[in-house]
Amino acid sequence: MDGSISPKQNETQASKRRFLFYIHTKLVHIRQHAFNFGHVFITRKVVERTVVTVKIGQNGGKLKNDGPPYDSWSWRKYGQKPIKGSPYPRGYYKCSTSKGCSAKKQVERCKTDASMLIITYTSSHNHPSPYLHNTKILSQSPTKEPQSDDDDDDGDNDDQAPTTKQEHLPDKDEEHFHYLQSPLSLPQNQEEDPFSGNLERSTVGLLLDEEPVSCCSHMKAAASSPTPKSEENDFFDELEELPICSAFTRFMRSKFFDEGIPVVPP
DNA sequence: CGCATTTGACCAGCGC
DNA sequence: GCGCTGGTCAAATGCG
Repeated sequence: MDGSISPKQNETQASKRRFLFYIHTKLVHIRQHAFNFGHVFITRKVVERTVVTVKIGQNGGKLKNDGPPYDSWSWRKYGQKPIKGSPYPRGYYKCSTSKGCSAKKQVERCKTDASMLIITYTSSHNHPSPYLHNTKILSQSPTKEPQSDDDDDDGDNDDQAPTTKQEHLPDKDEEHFHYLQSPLSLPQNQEEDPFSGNLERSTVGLLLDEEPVSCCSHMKAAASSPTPKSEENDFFDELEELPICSAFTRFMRSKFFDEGIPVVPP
């Protein structure tokens, strides 16, 4: 039975998928954030929201309950509703990592591409990421975090890396935290370990080419009304013309690439 | 047995 | 004001 996959292989694949998810999410997250900054989006009330599209790979649908891929938070499903115009229901999740946490997320499939998940994060965590917590415990660097990596895309360390904010803040400050639960919170460190192999790189290129945005064309259409339907890529190019550009850039530089996206409480 | 998920009911916001 | 839709609640059910 060649079809049978050993647990190890299975785990590896799961890890790859996870990593794939991370990279993709990260890229898309950036774009979506730009998107959200430039336009006001799909929401009834004025609440802080972060929309993330996630490609769930070939086995799109193997995920339990169509739930979102793994992220560092633990979520508890509290509802599901069919969405008009979409063949797929939307799942509603609350953060169960911390009891009093009001963070929520909505998970639905892209109606035009079932392999894409649209995850909408609302509200914010009032506690640090469990993943970071674990990482902190596990790594426990004597002096300071090996932040040097920060590697990724940004490399904006130059400024006193607010990244460490979470880790340096005393516990009693936790109540002042307003994490915008970005799935990015998980992989910051993880991306170092999982597998820095070639697969991911090629995957990144692949994903970039795939333009997850396409799946969210309806979102684009909803927000940026005058966008016909031709230039999907142009959409994000337009961002450069947005007036929020500088603020957004600063935001990106200072916070966004870090796992926690601080949000000013209303 | 405890916890998470499912699912129908209820409530609130929004458009007509 | 009414109806539609999205979001949340809570009881029932399933699973480990």
